Amino acid sequence: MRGRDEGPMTKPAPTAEQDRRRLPPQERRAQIVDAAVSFFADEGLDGNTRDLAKRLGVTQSLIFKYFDNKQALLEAVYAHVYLDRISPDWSDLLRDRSRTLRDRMITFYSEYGDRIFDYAWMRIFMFSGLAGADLNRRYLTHLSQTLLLPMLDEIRHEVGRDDAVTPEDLWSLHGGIVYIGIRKHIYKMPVPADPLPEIVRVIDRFLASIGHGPAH
Amino acid sequence: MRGRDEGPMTKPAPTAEQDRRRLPPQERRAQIVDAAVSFFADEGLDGNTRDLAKRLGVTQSLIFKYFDNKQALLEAVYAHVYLDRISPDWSDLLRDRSRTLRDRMITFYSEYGDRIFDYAWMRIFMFSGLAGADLNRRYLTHLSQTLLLPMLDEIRHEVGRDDAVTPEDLWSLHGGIVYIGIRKHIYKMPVPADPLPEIVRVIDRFLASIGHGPAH
DNA sequence: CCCGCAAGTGATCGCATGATCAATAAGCGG
DNA sequence: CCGCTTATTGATCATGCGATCACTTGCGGG
Repeated sequence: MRGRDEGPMTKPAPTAEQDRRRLPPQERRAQIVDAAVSFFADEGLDGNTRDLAKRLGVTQSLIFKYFDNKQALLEAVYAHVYLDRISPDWSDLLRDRSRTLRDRMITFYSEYGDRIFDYAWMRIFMFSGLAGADLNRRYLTHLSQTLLLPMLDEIRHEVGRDDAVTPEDLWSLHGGIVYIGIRKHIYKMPVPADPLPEIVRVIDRFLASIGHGPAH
Repeated sequence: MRGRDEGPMTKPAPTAEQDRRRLPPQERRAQIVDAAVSFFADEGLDGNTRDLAKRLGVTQSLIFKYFDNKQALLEAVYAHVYLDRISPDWSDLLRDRSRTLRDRMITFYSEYGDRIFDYAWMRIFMFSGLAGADLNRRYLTHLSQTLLLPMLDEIRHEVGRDDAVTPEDLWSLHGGIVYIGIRKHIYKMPVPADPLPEIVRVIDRFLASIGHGPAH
């Protein structure tokens, strides 16, 4: 059994680079991880390796040449998906008092939204959360420590009163924004194509409610 | 193999009703569904029927005497879990202009929270959402039509301006509250034991931001 | 041009899981 | 107390899936 086209005298016809049969290991490995991210995002973490192989156009056994077992593949998927999801700049951005608080929060959540309103990310995060992966708790703890709590400090500093806002308040703000992505990618509900206007509205409502309208 | 206790002359020892071997079909069926709800909430929708049977203390084959196949069992689980999750009273409650808007919203979200901040509900809702079940979209559409849009009307009526608040704004409010349950039951993060105070704060912030403080 | 390394394949193993069915025994009516 | 109905069991089948391995073949270096 060969690829396609049984016509005589037809060369392998390398229409493009992607038809190449043999790839350098590093490249193939990356290709498998990429496909696995998209595949497990669709099918869930117990999607089977035969279907994944089918998507890749290779045999199932090849996957196990690059990963000792499925768990190792999943860990590569996690690493690929969780990597660089939180920018190291955001912590400083949020503390940069040369900019208005509103400006900082909008910039942060705008950039954060760009990174997390992503089909594969949202779904794999949710799948691994449901599976009880510790990764999620570590991610959220890190998010809280490096971003939400600094944001809390800045808000309290701006308002001048510490009792005006609590960590839970910031989780609610955060949830209101993240929920846009959940509705879109988990529940497949219609949401605005561009989430930025709603992000701005949520932040403005939040600031207005603690006495800091857009004017500030 | 018998229950426990190999001592001589010990009767079947019906310590309680629950040790009974044979149950009336209706009762056994309900028992299976109950256990399945809790089981699939823990393990995900592809938890296996042998482990479920183990929890029930019956054989795996018995489950298939009550349900033609696993899919039928899952549908019974959905029906049991989705049933009565939205009270028919809430729609009227939200429109009851003899009460303040704040009071109505707090009452609604307090009662709503009581019903959805539930381990099995949250997880099965999320599992079925990820699996692409249409049930979730129907549930959320229903929620929007019967509760969020009426709430929107009431808010607009109260504020006197229609452009002060959009449907998306209400989804963000909703998300901010629901996210408490997601953090607790999906991500297993620490959250306040009683969510009510935070619910009140979220609603008060929302109302304050559109010029309707707690005083109104 | 062709040799040899290793990327890729195909067949297969063992186990888990959904589903089936004949055999068993619990418990009720008489 | 007996016998019948049927709830429940235990054994078994078929299939799907992770994993392994001997082999084949693409392809770069000499």
